[in-house]
Amino acid sequence: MPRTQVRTRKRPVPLEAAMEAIASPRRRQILRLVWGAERSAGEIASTVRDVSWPAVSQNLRVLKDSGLITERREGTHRYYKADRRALGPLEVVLRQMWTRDLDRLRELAEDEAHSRRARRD
Amino acid sequence: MPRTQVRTRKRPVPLEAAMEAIASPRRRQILRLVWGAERSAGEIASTVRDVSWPAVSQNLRVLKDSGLITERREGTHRYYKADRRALGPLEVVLRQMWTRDLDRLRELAEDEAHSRRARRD
DNA sequence: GACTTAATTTAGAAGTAGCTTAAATAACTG
DNA sequence: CAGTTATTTAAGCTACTTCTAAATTAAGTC
Repeated sequence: MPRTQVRTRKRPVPLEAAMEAIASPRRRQILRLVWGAERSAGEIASTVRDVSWPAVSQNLRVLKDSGLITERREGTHRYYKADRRALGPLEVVLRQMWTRDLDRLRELAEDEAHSRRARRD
Repeated sequence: MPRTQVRTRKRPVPLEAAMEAIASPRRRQILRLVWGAERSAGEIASTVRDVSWPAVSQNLRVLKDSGLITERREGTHRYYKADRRALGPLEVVLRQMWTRDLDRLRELAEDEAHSRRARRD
């Protein structure tokens, strides 16, 4: 009995595919939504809002194919959540991007406060 | 004297731009070439070989714009080299991709050896 | 089965990335 | 300056990505 697939030792998600998947801002946005908790396709789509449902669905598929999220079906719903293990060293990258976003927001808020105070003085 | 640019504290290269830059296999290939040592555009282009010089030049520009490589001009030559600091957490990702490539090559070589031996037996 | 809700798939439009060839720039050399 | 070498810019092509609207599937409800 010929082994067609030698050495099928559950390789980690190809980093390549993962990179391509999260190179898209939209997919990063979606990934963030399913980062902490499982969410249904509908929840995700209505959260994103500046894009149609099918667009979200398509992006979910790319994420799923790249192994970055998992899908669980329950009745007519499908629930997605991030599979952090699959991200490998990319998890750090994402985290850094996101906390950096937060920093920028906080900065903006501070600047706002400053200039408001300045105007008042 | 109005400070137009508040808070210009030499921010690290936007991770976003870096991500996009290295999402391209061709650019990863080029980046690898200028990883350890500075190389001229010509050296790089003639190493890559399955693509035209202008194509290489264009990719070098993207890498440069994203801050991942630096350019040094000397006479009619331009020398490029990777700026590893700029990669931030993406350095780990690249290293992992590359060592994984090597692993795959080694595996192939081993398999070759095995089947060669098998045929002989 | 007919209807509703949840989500996906399909088909097609618009924009973009990466390439090629040809032309242009830039620095040197006689 | 005319000529050579190193490299980039410009123009145009093709293929891919991402989106939308419409059609489809799938599961549950009356």
